[in-house]
Amino acid sequence: MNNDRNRRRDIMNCMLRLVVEQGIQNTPMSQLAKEAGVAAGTIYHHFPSKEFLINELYLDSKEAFGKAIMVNFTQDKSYREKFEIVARNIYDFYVDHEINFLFSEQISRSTLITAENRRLGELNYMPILEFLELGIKLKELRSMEVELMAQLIYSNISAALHLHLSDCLIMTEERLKTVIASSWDGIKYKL
Amino acid sequence: MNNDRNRRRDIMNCMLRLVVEQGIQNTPMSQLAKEAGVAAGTIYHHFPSKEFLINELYLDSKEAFGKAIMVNFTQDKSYREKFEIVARNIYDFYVDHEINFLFSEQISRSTLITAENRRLGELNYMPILEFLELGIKLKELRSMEVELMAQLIYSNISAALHLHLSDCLIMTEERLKTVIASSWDGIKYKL
Amino acid sequence: MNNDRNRRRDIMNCMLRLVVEQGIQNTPMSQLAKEAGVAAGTIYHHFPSKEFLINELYLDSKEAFGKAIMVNFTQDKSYREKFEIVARNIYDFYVDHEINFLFSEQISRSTLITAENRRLGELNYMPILEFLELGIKLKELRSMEVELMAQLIYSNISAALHLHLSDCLIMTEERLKTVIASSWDGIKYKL
Amino acid sequence: MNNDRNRRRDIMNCMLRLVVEQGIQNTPMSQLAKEAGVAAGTIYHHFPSKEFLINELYLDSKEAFGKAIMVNFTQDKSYREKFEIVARNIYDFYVDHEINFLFSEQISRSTLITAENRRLGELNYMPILEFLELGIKLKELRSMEVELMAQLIYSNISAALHLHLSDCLIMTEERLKTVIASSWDGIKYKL
DNA sequence: TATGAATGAGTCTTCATTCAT
DNA sequence: CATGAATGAAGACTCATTCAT
Repeated sequence: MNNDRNRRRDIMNCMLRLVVEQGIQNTPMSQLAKEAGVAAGTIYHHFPSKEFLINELYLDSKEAFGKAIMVNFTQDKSYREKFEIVARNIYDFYVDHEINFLFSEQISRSTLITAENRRLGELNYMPILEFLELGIKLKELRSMEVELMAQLIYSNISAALHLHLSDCLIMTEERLKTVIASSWDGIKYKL
Repeated sequence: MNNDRNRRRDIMNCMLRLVVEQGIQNTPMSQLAKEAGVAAGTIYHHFPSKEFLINELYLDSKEAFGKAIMVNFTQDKSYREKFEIVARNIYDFYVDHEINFLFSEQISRSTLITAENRRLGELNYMPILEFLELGIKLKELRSMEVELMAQLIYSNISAALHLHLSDCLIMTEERLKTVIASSWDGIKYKL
Repeated sequence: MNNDRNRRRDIMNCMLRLVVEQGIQNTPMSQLAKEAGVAAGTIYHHFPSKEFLINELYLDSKEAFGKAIMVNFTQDKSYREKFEIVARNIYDFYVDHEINFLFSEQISRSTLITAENRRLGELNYMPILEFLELGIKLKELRSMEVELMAQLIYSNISAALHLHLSDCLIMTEERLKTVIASSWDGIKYKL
Repeated sequence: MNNDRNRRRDIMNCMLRLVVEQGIQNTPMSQLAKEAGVAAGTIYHHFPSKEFLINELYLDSKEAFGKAIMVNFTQDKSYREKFEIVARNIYDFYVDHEINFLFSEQISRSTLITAENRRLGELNYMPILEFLELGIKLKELRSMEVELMAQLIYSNISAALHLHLSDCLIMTEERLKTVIASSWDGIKYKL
């Protein structure tokens, strides 16, 4: 039923918001029920447990990330330009979906996500890893484990995002350019 | 009483370990009492609440970090060399104090730490910020907000630390050098 | 509708099995619905409540017992022989309908069965009670309240059945003969 | 602390009564707390779970049974007389401790009791089993598995107890004598 | 009649904190 | 100061039953 999927989505969206605002442990299912406008039991009609619900949120978030990451990716660009596109995709996606970013940060080292789901979620990173491998092969990037390299890139963008979200500093186009350039300089091939 | 301070320290050390092993929410005060070998009430003689205890742990951890960061820092080195020393200090401190690293990661975005304590904790970063400001002034580093730059550096080292702690990849001296070099290349002054 | 009675029977049979396997309290109506292949609401078209359904099962089980008890009962036998036939009928019925036996044991002291239904169910014991009364009158059996005597006989057969169902002891023909003989010796008329 | 054991006992006694009156599943821990005059958490200070509490009740009940069973057992009696003493001990114990009897009946086939505890509980039957083995060896009792024989004896006494507890029939001394005689006749050695 | 999503009171259990000793 | 039994509010989850479709 169409209504069914909507109800499920409503619950997920509401939980996502609450988890980001309050943390998983500070979000009781009773509150979720109230704010989603359903009975407590209804949640359990759609998700067998709180843990399962969080896992669904995780998979959802990774999938959305994966879809957003490689857009605007055309071959008629230099590797450096493509790198910038990917980096901006990541940044833009999370700026547009702050809630996903904050959720990801919170869930990233959580033991609540099952090993299997974590594996599934990380499949969405594949296109990036392949792009980096290609870069190394083309001698555009320095030789390094692509997982480590991906971490370095992500952590730089993440740092920018945190500053964007905090009120300390406005992330102007210029600053973003600096961060991306800094990231590129950190991994590019040196003669 | 000397015994008194020891008791306090024992409780803190035990809590630090438990929090890292299990998470804050999965560490009941009753377990802390048992593993620290004291009665539940005793903990409350030393700390008015669980939250306060966590805040003490936070301040402690930041202070230790601050103390470790600028050791081996002699003036008879180039700026680049000093940068490497600082980066290695951070890395080494957390390798030697994994528990502090994991605690920091867990607590970093937690709402349990009061705004005031967070401010106090971050004072320990001052020497680094000043070192970076100097670098910009000396045209060793590119012009950038030092808070952002510090984030970039820390996030790179953190990425290395996570790989070190995970079993995926062994953090050889070479890989660490690569990370530090990558970090330096990302922020150094370009003509 | 014929289909209707079948549906009702399917639900009852399924519930009987589940109750014996898991206990009444551990058998949710939702599980019954799933395993019987009907919707939850459908069950409530046939039975106003779980309690009512259990009561129907009880009456059913007692009726089946009553029908089985006096088969093969021909007058051209001695009283002792007829006693053995009845005892074997009880034993055989429950060996063939283990599920009924286990259900009876579980339900026997339950407060779920209404007083009225319990009375109705026990009407099925009448033929046995009459047979025992006849035995006393004929000086084949010692003088005793027939309800007490029926309990003694049943409890002996029940003991045999439990041993048969457990894996401790195989109920050979010989052991069964011993139990029936023991039961008879316990109630037969003494000079 | 003395108070401690009392509190524990109070909770156990209260639970025993409630379980017998209402059944295990119909006795919520919240009701136990209220009727025992303690907070819900207090119960869990003494027993890790409802299941554990029930297991304790079981062990307690079996132990009390075991202690009561062989009293007044002097060697200057015939085997038949000793048999009567044991049978009366069982009957008297349960008449004096109706609550234990009803609890035993309810718990006897329950899956809540752990295998280990069931084994421990049944150790209390040992003196009876040994007494029966002796009887067989002395050719006082017919040859039969002692476990089966014990079941037969117990089930007869149990039948008497149920009639005693029900309002159908008053268990006079004469009727009890009949039951015991009936039981004896059922197992005694036949030439 | 059949369906099955929705309900919400009720269940067991946890745990930060208190306080009499 | 130390103890640890006691508290009770709050949490995750269950399930008999209803009712709109």
